[in-house]
Amino acid sequence: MAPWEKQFDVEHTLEKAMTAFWKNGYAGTSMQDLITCMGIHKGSIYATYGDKRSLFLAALRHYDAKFRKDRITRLERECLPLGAIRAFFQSLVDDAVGDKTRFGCFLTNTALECSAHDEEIAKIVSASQEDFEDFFRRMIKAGKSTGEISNTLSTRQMARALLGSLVGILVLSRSRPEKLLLQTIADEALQKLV
Amino acid sequence: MAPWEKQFDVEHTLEKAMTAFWKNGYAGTSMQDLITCMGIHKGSIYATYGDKRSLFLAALRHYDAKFRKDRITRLERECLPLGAIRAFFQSLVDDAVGDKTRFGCFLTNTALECSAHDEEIAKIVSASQEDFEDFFRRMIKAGKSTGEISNTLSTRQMARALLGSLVGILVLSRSRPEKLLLQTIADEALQKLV
DNA sequence: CACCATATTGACCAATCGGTCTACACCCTG
DNA sequence: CAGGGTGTAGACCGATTGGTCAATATGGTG
Repeated sequence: MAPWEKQFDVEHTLEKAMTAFWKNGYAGTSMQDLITCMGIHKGSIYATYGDKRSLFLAALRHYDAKFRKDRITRLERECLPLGAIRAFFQSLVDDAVGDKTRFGCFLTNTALECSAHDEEIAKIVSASQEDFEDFFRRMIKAGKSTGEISNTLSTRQMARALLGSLVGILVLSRSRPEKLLLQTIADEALQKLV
Repeated sequence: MAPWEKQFDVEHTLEKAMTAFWKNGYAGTSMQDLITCMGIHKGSIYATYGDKRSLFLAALRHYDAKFRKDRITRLERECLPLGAIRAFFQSLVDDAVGDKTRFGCFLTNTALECSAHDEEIAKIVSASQEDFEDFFRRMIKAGKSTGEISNTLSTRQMARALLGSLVGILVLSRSRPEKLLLQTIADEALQKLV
């Protein structure tokens, strides 16, 4: 292989790092862990991604783009407003219960671990939360105009309540991944819309 | 001072440790940090509390007893059912907004950091969450019998929904401590009860 | 007054932390 | 085919990690 081509796939190894950080957090993942799970040498990591924090930021941004934005975009394109919200919450519950590894949500995990003492990370996390809120607001607004969604509450109130339940489910899916619990919270959150 | 009396207050230094773990998490708090903030020497820590993880467990249990159980007990004693739930959520919002340090909730922070890979810790955390749920169920049941709380939903459903919103507020209070956001989530959660 | 049980203290430990740097293998370019 | 720029490989760095231990100080008890 030519010396100016990397012997590894930059995105593939980034995903490996993402999984490690997702599972064990920033402080809970050592460079040695990363070397092992990424399968490349220390020098290559530093040359490609910079230091540990930079790699973490890249992993977090990758997760945000691939696991959150893509999901929202697809739902918004393929479903009707209320259906999009429904499908979103249902996939949350199903993923949490099916996922025996108990990863939860990388962004939410990071919110608690790092937001208080790292502003750049906090910005990514809170931006993703605001983006979720905006997604809910768009769907609610559209749903109201078609009559799918009730007009009794303000769009903003509904969206915030949904965000609250969303985050609640994401946390509980890591500490109490019981289908009935999560499903009930999701159902009750959706109940307010109709 | 007599050699069999400690020169420090065991509970007081435990609270110092609790604050450190609460703020920075388990992995994010080093023994050196603990020595500094507790103000006693390494040997005294190990002799009194055992190793780092044991100290963490003690701190977590102390938080659980002092910040959660006591709070619930007092509310339950001093308030009417619906009022207890209302007062509880209001204090959550007020604390989060007033608390410029953005600590969030020690138990919830720990749920995300440790539950996936430490069963003993996971048990404490999930037990506290179940205890919250039980508190809600007791209050809802009592409130229904006095007519304060509506009978349209099952007690269990209501309690789970409240738990979801509770956890959501606890997380968002660390990443987005905005009064309006948290207040709306709390208000909407309570709305379902009447 | 000698002894003993305990708490304090800081030196000390191996292991690991995040990060750097040099030696080498490679193959395109001049 | 010599030179150069790149990526790989792993030795190496000082600092810090969690944790142990022996020396010392203390003051009640026999």
